[in-house]
Order: sequence, then structure tokens, then C-alpha cells
Amino acid sequence: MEYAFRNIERKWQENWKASNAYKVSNDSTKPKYYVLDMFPYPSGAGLHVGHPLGYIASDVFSRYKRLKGFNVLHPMGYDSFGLPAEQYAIEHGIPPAVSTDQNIATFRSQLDKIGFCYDWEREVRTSDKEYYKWTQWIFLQLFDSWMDRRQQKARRISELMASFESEGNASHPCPGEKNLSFTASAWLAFSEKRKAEILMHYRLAFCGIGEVNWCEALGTVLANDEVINGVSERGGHPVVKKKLRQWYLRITEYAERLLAGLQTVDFSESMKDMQSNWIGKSFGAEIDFELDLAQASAEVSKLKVYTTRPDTIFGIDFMVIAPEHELVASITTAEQAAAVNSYIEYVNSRSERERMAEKKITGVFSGSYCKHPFEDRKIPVWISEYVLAGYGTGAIMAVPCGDERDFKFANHFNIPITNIIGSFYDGTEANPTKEAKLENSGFLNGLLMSDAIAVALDKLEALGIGKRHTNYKMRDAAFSRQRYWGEPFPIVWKAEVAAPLSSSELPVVLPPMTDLRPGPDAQGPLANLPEWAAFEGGTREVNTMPGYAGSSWYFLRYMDPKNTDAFCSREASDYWGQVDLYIGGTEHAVGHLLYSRMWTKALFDLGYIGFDEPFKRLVNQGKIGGDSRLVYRIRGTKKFVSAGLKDQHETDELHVDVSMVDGLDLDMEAFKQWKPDFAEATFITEDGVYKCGSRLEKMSKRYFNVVNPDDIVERYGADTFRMYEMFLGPVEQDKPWDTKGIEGVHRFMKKLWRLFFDVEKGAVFNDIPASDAAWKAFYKMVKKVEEDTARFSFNTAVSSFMIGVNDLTDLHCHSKDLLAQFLVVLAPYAPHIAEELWAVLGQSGSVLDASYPAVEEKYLVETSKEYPVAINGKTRTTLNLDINATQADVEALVLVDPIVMKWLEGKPPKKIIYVKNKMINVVLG
RNA sequence: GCCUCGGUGGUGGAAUUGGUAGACACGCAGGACUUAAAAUCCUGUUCGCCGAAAAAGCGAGUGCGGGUUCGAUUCCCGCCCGAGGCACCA
Repeated sequence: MEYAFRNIERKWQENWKASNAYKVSNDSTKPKYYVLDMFPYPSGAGLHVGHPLGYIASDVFSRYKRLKGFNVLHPMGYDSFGLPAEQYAIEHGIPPAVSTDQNIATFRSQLDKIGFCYDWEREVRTSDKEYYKWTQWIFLQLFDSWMDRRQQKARRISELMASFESEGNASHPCPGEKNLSFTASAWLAFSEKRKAEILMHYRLAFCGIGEVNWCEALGTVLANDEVINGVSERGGHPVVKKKLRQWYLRITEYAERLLAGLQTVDFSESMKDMQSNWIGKSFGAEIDFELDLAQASAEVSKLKVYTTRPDTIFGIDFMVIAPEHELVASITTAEQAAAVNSYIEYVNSRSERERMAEKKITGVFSGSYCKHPFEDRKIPVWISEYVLAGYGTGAIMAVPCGDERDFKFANHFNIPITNIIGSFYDGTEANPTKEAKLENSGFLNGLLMSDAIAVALDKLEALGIGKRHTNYKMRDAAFSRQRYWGEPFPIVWKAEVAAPLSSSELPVVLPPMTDLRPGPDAQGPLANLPEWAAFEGGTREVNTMPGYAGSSWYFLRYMDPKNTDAFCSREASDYWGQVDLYIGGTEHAVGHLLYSRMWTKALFDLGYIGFDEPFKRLVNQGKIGGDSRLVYRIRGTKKFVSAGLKDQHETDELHVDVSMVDGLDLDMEAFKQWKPDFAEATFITEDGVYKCGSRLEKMSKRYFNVVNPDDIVERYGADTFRMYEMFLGPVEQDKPWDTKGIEGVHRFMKKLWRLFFDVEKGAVFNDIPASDAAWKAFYKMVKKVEEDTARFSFNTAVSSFMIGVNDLTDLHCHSKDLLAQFLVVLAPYAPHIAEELWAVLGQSGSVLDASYPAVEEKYLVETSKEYPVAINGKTRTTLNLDINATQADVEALVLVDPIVMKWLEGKPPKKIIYVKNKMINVVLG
């Protein structure tokens, strides 16, 4: 009987489906464990072999946990709103809902073939109205909340209003408009519209004005990476910045908690670093400098800068403000007006990307000066794009001797540099040290810079010209898109006031549309449906929510996916709690992970869930790269030259389909038939073989290096595929796909099969008790596999299985009692073959619910060990010793060992080091 | 520039706390079975030296240069290279 994996896998997949083997109950006496994969966007391209890597790892782990007695939640769904479906609709006239359904069907069939243990009854789709009803509902909760900074907790808007009515906003400074301050009586006197405006400045989901990349020709808003050199990627049309009404999430109010929460979760250090760098907390001061405006208007008198180094205040040689700074116009003098205007024009012509990417030094003098607060000197105010409007106050005090960018700027524009750090500054580059003793620094003279920071801050605060300030790099998250294929907002505009719908009016269903042209005035396609937009005497919000809306809370919906009364019952979320293990790629490091952490915190604050970090442990799977194959065409000809000879010609490199190449050898006939262009190709070969070049790169259709898991499963089976993906290397590491290597794993599967069946003899398993040696080999394997699985070292676990099967084969072990237990250990990795053989052995029930074998240590006890004997650290021989040998025993034996004696040359050793269970080292004199 | 991760045979990788470097595989070479192929099995496979060969031995060896240690892929210092992320972030 042969290993007929196709039949076996089909049979058990149907069987498990029929018996609801993967159904998970919220009602269980077992301890819970929640294993989550980052759900996929169902793209039209389907899955390639790189996608399932993380899914397989989480599946193995889920099955392992189940065997260890846990009630395991392991769901799957689709992040099915998104731009590609909308783009596809525009290009092919197929509505996003239709193409999305098709894509999901493809994904599902691909996933099913791999034999995952998902409970599909819990599937979620973010584009399903029963799902996005709750996305909208959560949005309403955020809209109806504000951050109480004193309590560091979100509270209801009604409580804020109550506080305004009794004491104005003195206790709760406005996050949206920093200088806003009013009394209780002033609040009561405000118009309803003004009140709404003020509240909007507090809400966690709020509406404001933001700049977008607007392309007139396409009539649409573009993402940063769709804009190249100031023109659209598609079509090359000009792109300008346009101010638009946009929705935002006030994630900045959670900056501190998002930072603090990182201490409580088990993410990789690099992941935590990425998030804290994104949040970008820094301590410093906001300092007001008095403007010395000789000729400009007197309306403005101060320039506020943010600095992390107030200790360097005496080293200021100039000020720089961002080109977008609100003071630009008022501080520009008449003489400088022309220069400033042309500079601003130049800056406007540059995309954000360009401004950030280039190292070019540009800027212009405004003509105005500031007064130094402690010295009698005037400081010129410059305008330059290296200062960003959105960070700090959009203005800096430049200290060229201590800051590299300031130094380069000063050099470029010949601004004299003041040295406040003596020999620490050599005149050729800035030195950002904090270790120097200050000079030329008035009251700070002689102080160590790191100490001077506090002294300077105290003085500035005492004089009322500056104050300590904690700054965050992170900005509020834009939450609206001028697109169609996303969640509609549950908001109706009435007399320019945003009115939330009530929960009972949800969901606001996305109306079907076939023509997805943008609406007028930079609005999304929904603006083209005035009859839909008109609602209750107002106009619906026609923007939609961004891709990350639905994915910010989906892990909660899996807990209670059918609930029609709540996004998830408190009972369900209390039972399942945090995601114990979250597996996904690093590309979501700052986006999705920060947003979902914020939503979780908000829902926690409002009392809807009992935990404020969603993911207890995060594992980032690496990417599987494609191994591309390249051919080299001699320029201007139809001649292709083999890789080894290509340097002798001027060639163009072309990707060829990896399926036409065996190793590096090109199938030349297949190549000629591949595309009409190549029909007449001729080849310069190396001994008759055309060798392709190779390159590791992203798996992508355009490189012809995509490998479809369906093909692999068809050829080798799901179990082999699963084990091979795990065998490839550590899950967290990027690695190339090499289809050839799968043979080894497949051979392992067949070898395993032969422990049960012989091609000629049929069944060979028997009731003969397994030998101690067999048990020893088995338990050694179990121990290793279990340890490795627990620490996500799946590749070494697979190799332990191989060693185990090799050992049992050598020992001719076919004992049923041992083999049955083997199958349990194997089941998480290769569930189909395990279930089949489990049934073959006549075991009761399903292997999925068997109990995991406990390692019997008695078989693993060693009485002796083969010790390596090193001379001066270099292993020269081995010595078999009793496990309890003492130092004296060892020395006696070592000294009579012929090899050791040879090295000693009759002299006594300086020292003999014996580390029990490890090694012996003889140190020569 | 900054942050993070990495660099080990022809290839993927192993070595969990400083203790036999190269597990397990792929590939390759040779062999067995076969008319042949597939499948399967066996042997070898870090490099160099010595040898007809085998055995044994010697030397080198985990990106490079130092250091700590009886002993370093592992720890420390200084470099080089690669991948990913962030970025005129004050």
C-alpha cells in the first residue's frame, strides 16, 4: 500500500468538515487560548507560497495547544474593503462587491487545500454590512468620547459638557485648539454651532481640515506613493496640495498609553522600537522669542520654537521657520518679499517626498530678526524646508555648533557660528554632545550641558518666556478617504454640524454603484448619489473610512461573530480576553498595530471590554522570497547568452518563468514557445546548457517567480507542504522558496508511511512491545518537538521528526503502541496522515483530540556519555565516561589516554578542566 | 544619518545558558536493485596538506581586525557588507 496522500487528504478534509471538527465553543471548562493570524486582503492574485507561512505556523501551534487541553480559538476572515477592488472596478466595470466575493472564493479554496483548523463559522468580512455595522458603531463611540488627560481615560462627551457648564474648560484644556479657554458662563452663552465646534476639538473621532494630494486631471486624491516628482504615478498629471474636510482619530491623546503599553506586551524589540520611534516622544521646551519687526505689521510679536536643547540657547545664530509657518507673510520685509515669494513658490512645486528625500540645502532670509532673551543681539529669521510645519511648533532655534543640519545651513549661507562648547567644536562639523562645559553662555557658563538643561528651563519658566514641553512626533490619524469601497460614516451634516446617527439606524449600508467616478469638489464617488446622500433634512457624509477601520477591531468580532446586539458581548470578550498569540508580517508594525491598540484602549476606557492591550504576544513571520531566473539577450538581437558568458557581450536582462527552468538550466524549447518574441531565439550555451542567472526578490507576477501553493499541494500533498514550509527555516526569518528542497520532506512522509505499510507486505505494524531503544528514540523526539514547538522553532521540530523516523526505521520498530503516540505528536504538523494512520491503527476518536504523550524520563536517563577531550580547547579525541565520573576519575582516565599522552609529550598538564555533561579540556603547560 | 535584524559548507539551515562547528535536509559524486527509468536503499560530501587509496594525522575555518577566557558562531571593542524600517523630527 502506497502513501496515497491525495485520497487521504481529501477524505479527511471532508470528514472533518462533516463532523464539525474545528467548531469552537465559547462555553468550555478548558483553559482558553487565542491564536490569531493577520487576516488577508483578498487580492485578485490569490495566494502564493509565501502567504501561508504564518498561517501554517499558527495552525501548528493551535493544534498543539488543543492537544495540550486548551480550548483554542483560531479564526480566519478577510479584510475585504480596499483600494485595489475599487481600482479594478474602474478598469473592468466589475463592482467591488462582486470581485471581492470572487477573490474570497479563490482564497478560501486555496486555504482549504492546506488543511487549516479554522472555525469557519466565525469567519468575518470587513465589507459585510453585519460586520461594518459595528465598525460604524465603534466610530460613534469614539465620536462621542474625549480624553480626560488627568485620568488618562476616554470619557463621554456628555460628561465633558457637564464640566463645561459648571466650570468652563479650565480643567480640561482643549487638545484641538490649544489656546481655547472659556468660563462656564461663556460656554452657556455660545451658540449651538459654536458649542459643536468646540466639542469637535475634543472628540476622539473628529472632523477637521487637512491637506491632501489632489490631482485635478484624475479628479481624485492620491496617496503619497502615488505621487512622483509632483505628478501622478498614473498618467503623469500635476498634483497639488488641497485643503479638504477630513475625519481624524485623535490617537495623539493615547500617545503616552500606547508607549507605556509596550512594556506589557511580548513583541520583538525591533517592533517595539518601530512603534516608539513612530510615537517619537521627546522632552524639551517651547520658548517664545520676541520678534524685532522693524517694518512688518505689529500684530505678531512672538516666535514660538520647540527645542530639546534649551542648554544651547546662547549658541543661537539664527532662527528657521517652516515655509508653511503662519508667520511667514507677516515677518517678511519688503526688501525680502520677492526672494521669499519665489522660495515659497519653489517649495510648493516640490512634493513632500522630494522635500524629504533630498539633502540639498535651501532657504531664504525673511528680513526680520528676533531678540535674544539674555543677550543684546539680533537673530536673523530664515525660512527653510528642512523645518517641518507639522513637528513641534514649525520653528526652531538654530545652534550650528551643536546641530549638524543647522551647521550645514549656516555654512551654506555664510552665517557666522558662535562656539559655546570650546574645544568640543572644531569648526569643521557640529558636535551634538551633552558632555561639554558651556562657554560664552551667560548664566550657564561652566555648567555641564546635561546639567544646564534644567537650569535653563527653570530660568525660562521663571521669566515666563518658555515652558517645559513633551512633544510627540506622532500625529492624529487621518480617518476619511474620498473613495467608495469602504465603510460609510454614520454621520449626517445639518447646517454644517456633524450629527451622529443613532445606533438603531445602523448599518449605513454602502449603496451599490457601478460607476465609481469621483464626485465633484474632490469628494468621493458617493457624492454622485445625491438621493442617497440626502437624509433627514441633512446630507450624509460621503467620505468613507480607511482600510484600517475594519481591521482595528476584527479580533473582537471573532469571539462573538453572530451577535446582532453588540460588536461582541462582554461575556465573550471576558472569556477569550487578549489574543495570546498574533502572527503576521512586519509591514503592519506602525499602522494596523497602533490603530488596533488605540481602539482597544478606547473600548476598554468606555467599559466595553476588560483589557486594554489587544495582543499579548506578537510573532512576525518572515517573507518568503521568490528565486527569479534571468536570461541575457544580446542587445538588439534575438541571441541569448548563458550566464557564465554574459560578460563578453552587452546584454539586457529578462526574467523568465521559473517553471521553465530546472535548477539554473533553461528549457530552451519551452522558452521559445513561451512568447512569440522568443520563437526565433538562439542561444550561446555553456557545453550545450543554457545557464540562467538567479536573484532573490519579492514573489511577484511581474518577475515570473510566483509559486502557487495549489500546485505544490497537488504534487506533494498538504502535509508535505505544511512541513516543508516549517522546515525552510525560522518562521521569523526571510528566506527564499526552493521547490526542489521539498523532496526531502516528501521522502520523510513516505518513510513514515513505511513504518506502517510495506509496498509488498501490506500492513507491518504489530502488537510487539517496542524496545527500550525505540522508546528512547521516541521520547527524545517528543521532548525536542514539544520544546521546539513551544518556542516557535518549527524548523528544528521538523528535523526532530526526521531523526525520529530514521531511528525507528533503523530499529525496525513497528509497534502499534508507540506509533499511535507518534501520530499524536505529528498531528499538529501533518494532520491528514496522522488522522489516517490513527484510524488505520484502530484508535478510537480523532487524533485531533488525543492526549499529548508525556515524556517518560526513565527512557532518557543516560549512564554514560561520550565526552569530547580537547587539548588547549581543540577537540582531539573522545572518551566514554560514567555519567557520575568525578574530577579524579576523569583525570586518571585522561592521563592514560594514548592521544592525550601523545600531546603531553611526557610533561604533566597544567590543568584538566572537566565540566560534567559537557566536555573535558586538557591545558598544556 | 538613525533604529532593528542578520552575515556559518555548493544551497536552506543547526548548535536553547561560552563547552565536540556544520544536526536535519537539498544538491552533487559513487554504488546496489532494474532491460531502462521512476521509486527505494547504501556510501561519501567544510577547505587545504600528507598520501595510489583507505585509515590515521596535521593545519585552517562561523564577514574582517583585535580583546576577554582553559575554551568564543555565542561575550566585549573597532570595522566591512546585506536586508528591513524611520528620517532634514529640532
